[in-house]
Amino acid sequence: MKYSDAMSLTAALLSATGSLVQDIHTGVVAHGFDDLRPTHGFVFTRLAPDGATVTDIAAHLGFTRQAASQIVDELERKGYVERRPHPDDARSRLILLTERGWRCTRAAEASAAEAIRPWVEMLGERRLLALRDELLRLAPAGPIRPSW
Amino acid sequence: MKYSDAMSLTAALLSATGSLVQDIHTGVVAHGFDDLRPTHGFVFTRLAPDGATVTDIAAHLGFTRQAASQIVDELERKGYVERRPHPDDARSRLILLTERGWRCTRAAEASAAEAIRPWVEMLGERRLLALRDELLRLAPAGPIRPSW
DNA sequence: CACATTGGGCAAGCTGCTTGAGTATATGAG
DNA sequence: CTCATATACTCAAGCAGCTTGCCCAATGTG
Repeated sequence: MKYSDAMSLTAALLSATGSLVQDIHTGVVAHGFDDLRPTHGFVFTRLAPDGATVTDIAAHLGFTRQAASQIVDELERKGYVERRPHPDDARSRLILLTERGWRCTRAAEASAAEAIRPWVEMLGERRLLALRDELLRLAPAGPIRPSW
Repeated sequence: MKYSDAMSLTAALLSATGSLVQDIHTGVVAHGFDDLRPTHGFVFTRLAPDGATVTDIAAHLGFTRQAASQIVDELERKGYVERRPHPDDARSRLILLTERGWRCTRAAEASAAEAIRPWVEMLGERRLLALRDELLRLAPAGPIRPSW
């Protein structure tokens, strides 16, 4: 495979990902949740459905635990999440979505569905799902947040 | 298309893109260019092959012109680019890659080819190029840099 | 019961971007 | 030609968001 193919694949991934994240975020803001950034959305996806600890969130974002804790502070202050004592470990705290957090999550899902609708029209649902499955095979895990 | 499909597609894109960018960056550092971040690489791709202005770079990154100018400052100080007077417009300056900048660009291309090699093995070259083309159809243009 | 490990958070610092202001050149209307 | 406006760039200050360094409490390990 040529060098230029590798570079154009990278550019294509960056462009599609950036555009999709931006569209979802715009939709979320349009639903009235205008005090959040895409990063907060990445936290929500980790919190749903059963909650998570600060350490879990830090690993999911690729941040330090302190940074994750600060983000949880902010989300708590804005009413999207709440800290509960952890049932199994008194050191830890279980972070859960509040009702407002759930409403925002549903708004994000609706925005995502809306954002990819033109993609469905272009490629068809079948191809798009196949594309997703291929991508998942290529990069199954790892932190969501790019590190640059 | 279900809400959850849109979300899993987003997650798949984020994961694959983040992993690829990270791998390329690791390769570039391994080639000895350890004073750069992936963002600088995005600048290089815009500069090759014919150079660009600060305004071009700002649009490409999705930054302000001031931020782009600062990044060019840094790259100039580190010897990767040089500012030349613009042949057609005395207000403007044409930014060009130095020899060191070109060496780094080639190292990035080699690292990208290396990084996707397991992908080629998993999907095959044919499918991978098709995936790239589909992505390019979905999101043809726009700034490279995600805004979060 | 020591002692290392793990989960969490406070405080300070710094990087990387933005906002604000200013200069030089270009462009266009009259 | 002249003046008004727009464009290309940069300097300086501000600041958001993350890291580093430190600390405490609870858990597990022998």
